[in-house]
Amino acid sequence: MSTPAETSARRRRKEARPQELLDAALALFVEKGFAATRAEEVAAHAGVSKGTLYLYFPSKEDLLKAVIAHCLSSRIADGAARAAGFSGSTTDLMRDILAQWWVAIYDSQASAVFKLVMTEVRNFPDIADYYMREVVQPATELLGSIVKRGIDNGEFRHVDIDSAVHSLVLPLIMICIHKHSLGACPPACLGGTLPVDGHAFIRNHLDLLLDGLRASPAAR
Amino acid sequence: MSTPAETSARRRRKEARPQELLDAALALFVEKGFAATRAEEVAAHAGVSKGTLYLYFPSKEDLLKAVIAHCLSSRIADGAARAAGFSGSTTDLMRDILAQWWVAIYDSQASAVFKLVMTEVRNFPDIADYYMREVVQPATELLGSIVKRGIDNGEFRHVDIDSAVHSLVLPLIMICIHKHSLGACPPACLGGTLPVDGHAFIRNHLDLLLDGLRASPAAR
Amino acid sequence: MSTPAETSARRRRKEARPQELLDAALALFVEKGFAATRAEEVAAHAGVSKGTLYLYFPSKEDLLKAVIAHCLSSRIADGAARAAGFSGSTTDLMRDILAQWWVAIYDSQASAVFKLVMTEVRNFPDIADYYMREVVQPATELLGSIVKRGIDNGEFRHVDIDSAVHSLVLPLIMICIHKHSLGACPPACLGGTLPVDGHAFIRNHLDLLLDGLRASPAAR
Amino acid sequence: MSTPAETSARRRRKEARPQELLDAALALFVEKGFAATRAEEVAAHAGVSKGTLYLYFPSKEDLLKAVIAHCLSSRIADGAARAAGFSGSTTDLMRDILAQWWVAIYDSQASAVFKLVMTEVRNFPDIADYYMREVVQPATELLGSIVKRGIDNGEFRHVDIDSAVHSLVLPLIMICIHKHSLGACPPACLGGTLPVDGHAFIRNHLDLLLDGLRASPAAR
DNA sequence: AATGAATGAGTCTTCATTCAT
DNA sequence: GATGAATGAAGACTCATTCAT
Repeated sequence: MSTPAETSARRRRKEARPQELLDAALALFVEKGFAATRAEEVAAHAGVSKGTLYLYFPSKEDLLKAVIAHCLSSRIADGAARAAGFSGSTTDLMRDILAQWWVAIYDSQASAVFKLVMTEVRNFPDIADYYMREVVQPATELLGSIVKRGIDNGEFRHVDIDSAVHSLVLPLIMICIHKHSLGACPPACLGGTLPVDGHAFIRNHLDLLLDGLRASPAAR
Repeated sequence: MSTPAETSARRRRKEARPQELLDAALALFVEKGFAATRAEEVAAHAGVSKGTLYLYFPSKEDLLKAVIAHCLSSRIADGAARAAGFSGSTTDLMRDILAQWWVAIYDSQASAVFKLVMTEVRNFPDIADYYMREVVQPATELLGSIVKRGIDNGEFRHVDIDSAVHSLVLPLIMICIHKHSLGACPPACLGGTLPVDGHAFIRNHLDLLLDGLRASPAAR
Repeated sequence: MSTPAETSARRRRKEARPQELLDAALALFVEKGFAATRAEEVAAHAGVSKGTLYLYFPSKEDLLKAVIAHCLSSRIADGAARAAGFSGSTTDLMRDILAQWWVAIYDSQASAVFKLVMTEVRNFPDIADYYMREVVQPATELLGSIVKRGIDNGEFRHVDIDSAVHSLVLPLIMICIHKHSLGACPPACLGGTLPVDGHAFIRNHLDLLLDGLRASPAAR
Repeated sequence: MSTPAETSARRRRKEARPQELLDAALALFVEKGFAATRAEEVAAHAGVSKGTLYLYFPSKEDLLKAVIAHCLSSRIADGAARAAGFSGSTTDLMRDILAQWWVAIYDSQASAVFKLVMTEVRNFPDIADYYMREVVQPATELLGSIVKRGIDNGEFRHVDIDSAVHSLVLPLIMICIHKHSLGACPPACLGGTLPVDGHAFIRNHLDLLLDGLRASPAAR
């Protein structure tokens, strides 16, 4: 009963739509905030009309949740897999995992979700649950286990594991958030200050932190 | 209609109003976001009527700017003064300055402004300018100068100054933001995860970082 | 693309379409009201797609008019014919005509049109014209002429003809309307009240009314 | 804290508003149907702006329910009271009760509710419950008890009580509904037909029906 | 012929802001 | 000064209708 000729451009359009809308929504929600973004703007950004948006997402709020869920389909499992099969020093492992994560995140749209989550969790509590389960917990466990490996095999000092994980990770998250808030303001507003180069920073940051973690004062 | 006796309590009330409104506004803007907060809610939170809010602030947007400006009346000058007269080791100075800053910020409402600024800068660019000038630049300069002092006097390694400052400060800012986003969600949403104790963290964080900065491999 | 064999089933399908759509439309318009019924619902109810509906009816409003026109293709002519050739008592004639009319209407979909007309005339005045011409006038004339015959031949008292017709007919119409409003609500809503049995009622009603009309107090 | 001077015109306005809005809503809902009436029209009809309507009723649906509830604050108790203290013949009692009810209803706005209820019950089932409890049941009981009194004291024949009540009442309800549907169409649409005079009708109707009920074939 | 994706005019509803009291 | 009733612009969402396939 369904025309087989419908296979062409029309269908391809239809299948691409949700993604195009999610992309537009992410960009705008991160730029202006969820409440301050008009549904019609999202639609226009994706090149469709208001009505079409509602063909794919039942409400603006559902669109928000879809945006977040879509971006968070965990990249962390990859890291865990890498870690499991890693045979070098723990310092190298940590550097590898974080650098890897960074290149996957920082330059992509994914860096935006952190701001979005920070901004909107309190209005939409199911986001909190989802984010904790899909991101915070796996990430904390993965990095914590690496720190622990370092301590156990004598590479790292006996530091508090959770604090060390935070010292390692929070600046990276913060830089992602920054990129989409102050960092995205027109330079004119910023009084000609440092644009914060994420790639340069992460190298220095890891050097500093892994040095702080190192156990033996000898080899330097 | 105006009593001459309106001197005491009533006047005190009147003079306290702007502050009460600012407090209410900060709390609500941080909780729900600027766009999602109704002017009437702010008024109700401060115990006055909608109309009264507009007696003190010409518009909701002006209220936002006043909230931010008020919270940012720089505490950083204090730090600079302390630093200028400090005679101990640079490690101690850094620890002193950051710990001091932390106690002034973390437990107070001031911790909320960071989230508010992150969230709203892109909609209100004059906030960016103000924040850069009043907060980012002075803080960066102060901390940068301390790191430089450490490098110059041989206490610290030859690290990149800006990166070191970021590694030191960004986790602290991030924890402030977290406190008002995920950290403020009802525990039920969080799946029983770590509530992040800011005071414990800062100690561990400074230990780790200052250790990473230390120049001589000897004394430990 | 068109098979020569599309003769039988498919064609029958195609020819039945308008009727299926009219049936679906009647049911839904009566249930929810014209304005509150979505064109797509009507189509779905008839087992076709939105677009197909518009192949047969140029607009939702035209569909409404078609529904009403279709249901009103006067059954009253039948009654007039019966009446013309009737040779028994006027009481029996009246009972015959109304009972006949009742069995044709009450259990069929036709009972629904009355509600539909009542509900929508004021929004679509051409319906009024049509309904008056096709239903009200013929029916009034037919029944009025029967009452007159009864009066003229001494069977009935000298009552006001129009009033008598109304006393006879309005309860029947009202019961049809009721069947599609309160009478169609889930029993839970109705607090366990009488479901109003139309067939029992019409018998009692005619007994009562024809008794009231009867002229001679004698024969009972 | 509330200005006592607010007692004047302003307050009187505020207290009258709900009633003005209910009146406007009744008129429009009955004329065009609930779904086809725009909230703004109701407001305009009551001489206020869209926003003001929502100051008094939380939604259009609540407005509908308020309209119906307000019109149905039962006038039937009055009838029951009259009936209780009545000492004349049952025929006179019935005539008295129905005529009384008729003058209270037919010329007033109250006649409109019947159409509104008929039209909207199926979309808003709580209306059904309310209407059955507040109107149908009390009225049926009152009139049923009068018919029973007539049968018991030998004035009326042994008719089916419920059917008799329906024969008596349904034409009256139907005329109310008619008044607000076909009866309200511009005469041009009606092809110059009888405008149905309610007051003339009820007299004839009661004569006819009470005659049909009368027991003794003697006195006439 | 039939479909259903796309459109955008039209509605309900909210909320910043004003102003008479 | 303080209030809160009133406003109306703005935004979420629906649905009749069109048209490419």
